[in-house]
Amino acid sequence: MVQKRFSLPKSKRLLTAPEFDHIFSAGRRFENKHCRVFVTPAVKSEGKVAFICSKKVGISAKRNSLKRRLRELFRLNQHHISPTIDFVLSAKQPLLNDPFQVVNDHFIALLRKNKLLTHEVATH
RNA sequence: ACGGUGGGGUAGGCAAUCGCUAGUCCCUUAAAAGAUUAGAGGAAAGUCCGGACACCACAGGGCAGGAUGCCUCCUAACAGGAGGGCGGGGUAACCCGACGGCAAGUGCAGCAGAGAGUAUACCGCCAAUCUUAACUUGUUAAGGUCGGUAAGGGUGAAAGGGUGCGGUAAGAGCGCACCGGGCGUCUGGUAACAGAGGUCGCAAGGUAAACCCCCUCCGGUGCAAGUGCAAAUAGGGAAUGAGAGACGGCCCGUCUCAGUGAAUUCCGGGUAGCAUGCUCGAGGCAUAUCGCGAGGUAUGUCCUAGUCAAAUGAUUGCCCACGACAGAAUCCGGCUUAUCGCCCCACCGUUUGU
RNA sequence: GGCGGCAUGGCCAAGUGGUUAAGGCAGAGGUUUGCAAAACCUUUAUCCUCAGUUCGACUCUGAGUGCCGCCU
Repeated sequence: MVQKRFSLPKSKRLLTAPEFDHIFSAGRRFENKHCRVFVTPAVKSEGKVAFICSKKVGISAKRNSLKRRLRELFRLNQHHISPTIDFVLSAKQPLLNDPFQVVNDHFIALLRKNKLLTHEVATH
């Protein structure tokens, strides 16, 4: 088995305001209990990703924690996802306390439904 | 042993895998990759005070506005801290206190109550006097008039010192003793203040977290401050001084703009963005020394986060006390608020034993 | 991150420390009417929370909670 890398450095992150404006206005949108996803075909060859959180969820420490969990979720699944798509993942309240395995299964199911997986992944 | 008081410390640990940010090394044109080191708190929080720092304003002084408020000291400074005084609470260890002035002036006090501020006479008590009645024939009782009174009752949150004795028609600091209070003197203390003896019959009560007065202090804005580089777009200035653009494969040609300045170059300002400010500091630790203490001084030693759609995480296993409040954003000194627990030291009370 | 403001019935709100906290809209009940509308009457308050000052606090002071705005 080939050892895959799970690195997610800042160069793969979506950071500037115009990119956010583009994906919010032109992108497709779907959601589940844990997060809301915006997608659009990548402007450049390589896809980028961003993690955001509404102020309604809570104070800054709570929001940062949610974004960390989202990033971990994306990082561990990044090889199953189409590489030429820009993502914005918006975190929701239940993500904070649910076990990681459950969140992961929900996320995979959501991607499968929207045909964003490169190949089939087994879920629990 | 149980209950309590004060102070200090700690804030799950270990291992594995996959990651994130920064520094250094290696390699390289440069990156990437690799190696290695470091990586949230006691409150990082609230932004309640005080500073540093930066920019703006500013001769000096005053007014206005704001803040502090027993005294002395510590400190860069403070509304913080230390020690002391006074008052209050607790059996005690100990804890709490916005604790200057109402005798500078102005204001406020609903309802109740006679009276709420140069105090007051409703009930009551008492003298004088008038009328009536009784008989004990100069006293008693009832009522009226005009005075005295602040003892008693009643109102209120609050009624112009308290207790006792004398005194009086009844009373009253009216007089006296003790307590409390004012004033000045002496003694102790740096001072707040305490003590002693003297003197004044007591002097317009409460409220300043009412306006205000007094004492001391304060210029404003906050790192999103400020500084540098700088795409784009619109407009400005300077120099040169006649062409520029569209149609078209090209020339001619036609149209549009142009000496009321085209076009080019430069300058200045400057948005997005980038960099800087940015972490070595009133710094930590150890020892010595001065001080009751907060702290000061000297010597040695250490370098310990620096992000910006915002780094410290995720998963798994084992152990136990079963993990609370909570996440740096310019930096320090405090205060306040939140917090599952655990450990250490000193002291107090009760009970029992020696 | 920094700076500033607000909180009074279901809604909009007034309120000098002092009687039972004004007023409007809405709701409920009643009067009136042949039935309605309009009108009139009645009804509804932990003054965001906890302390303190005061005889007495919506009001003054401190601490906390929630909401809103500005600086980019």
